[in-house]
Amino acid sequence: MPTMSDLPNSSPTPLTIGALAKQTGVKIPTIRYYESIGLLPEAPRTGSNRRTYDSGSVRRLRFIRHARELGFEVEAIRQLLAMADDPGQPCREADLLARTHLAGIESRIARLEALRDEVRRMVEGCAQDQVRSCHVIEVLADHAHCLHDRH
Amino acid sequence: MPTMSDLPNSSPTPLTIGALAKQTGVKIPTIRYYESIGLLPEAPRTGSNRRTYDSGSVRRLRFIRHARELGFEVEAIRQLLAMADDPGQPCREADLLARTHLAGIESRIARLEALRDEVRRMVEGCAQDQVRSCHVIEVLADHAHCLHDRH
DNA sequence: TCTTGATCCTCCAGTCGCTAGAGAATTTAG
DNA sequence: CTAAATTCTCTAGCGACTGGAGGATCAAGA
Repeated sequence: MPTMSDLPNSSPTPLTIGALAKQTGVKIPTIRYYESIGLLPEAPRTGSNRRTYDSGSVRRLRFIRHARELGFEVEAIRQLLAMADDPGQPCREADLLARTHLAGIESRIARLEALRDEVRRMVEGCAQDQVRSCHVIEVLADHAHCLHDRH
Repeated sequence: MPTMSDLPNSSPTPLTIGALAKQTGVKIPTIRYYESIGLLPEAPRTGSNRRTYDSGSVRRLRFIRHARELGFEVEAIRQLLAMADDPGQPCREADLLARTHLAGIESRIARLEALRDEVRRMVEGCAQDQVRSCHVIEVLADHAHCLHDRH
């Protein structure tokens, strides 16, 4: 089974923050921000005080980015990272975290769908005439026009 | 056709900010915030400097609240309010605003659904064993596990 | 070698839409 | 009359970044 150390560049040049940003799609100030809140460890510095990274940084930052894209909050990611760093532990916590998150996503979808129906109704009812007879304004002005009242 | 002035209390007591908050479901600091950013006009004050409101304020604030609940940004609401205040104008702008908003909602739903599928896959694949074999961590660590790559 | 432009550093302020607290004044209920 | 509730202003904080100022350093071409 091949590992990193089998590959040609077994001691690769450390990455600059800009290179890391390019490889992960995370902006430079955001990387520094993640370090400042402790999501990323403090990067080792060069003689001239520049941050250096390696392929481990790329993996960790991709993990963070992916989790953020999936809608996880930073606090949740902090917990997930701690679990990922400790692979011998039972994963019930990670599972629970993800399940809780899933429930949140589902309720967001439901609310957005109710919202979409309402805005759609609003738009389709518009007579394109005058504001006086415009459903958009009317619906916004009076909640009684709505199909749902739980938004 | 009955109007306001036909009703018994034709000169109703002005509302306090607390009463307005209760009638609209908008919190007091939020009402003051809306005034500070110009969504609500500056409320007339009593001799002791307290804000006073009337039924028009209730309508306007409900309009704002409803639009916020529908996901409109404050800037959009500002435009919608300006249009609602000018009912003789053609409503193409309001319509366009709402249509743009609808498109935004629809794309948010689509992205959330992709996300939901992915988190669901993550959760369902979890062997409840160890982090080492946990799909939750695995999927987060490697985007290649994902069905979609456009989230 | 010099110079130019790209990249990096730190620190601070701003974004959005609120939300909460301090501390003072006033109103209302018992 | 007193005590509790409400209101006022002002300020700061939330989450998750994002951007700019002002300065240091690096890499590449003439």
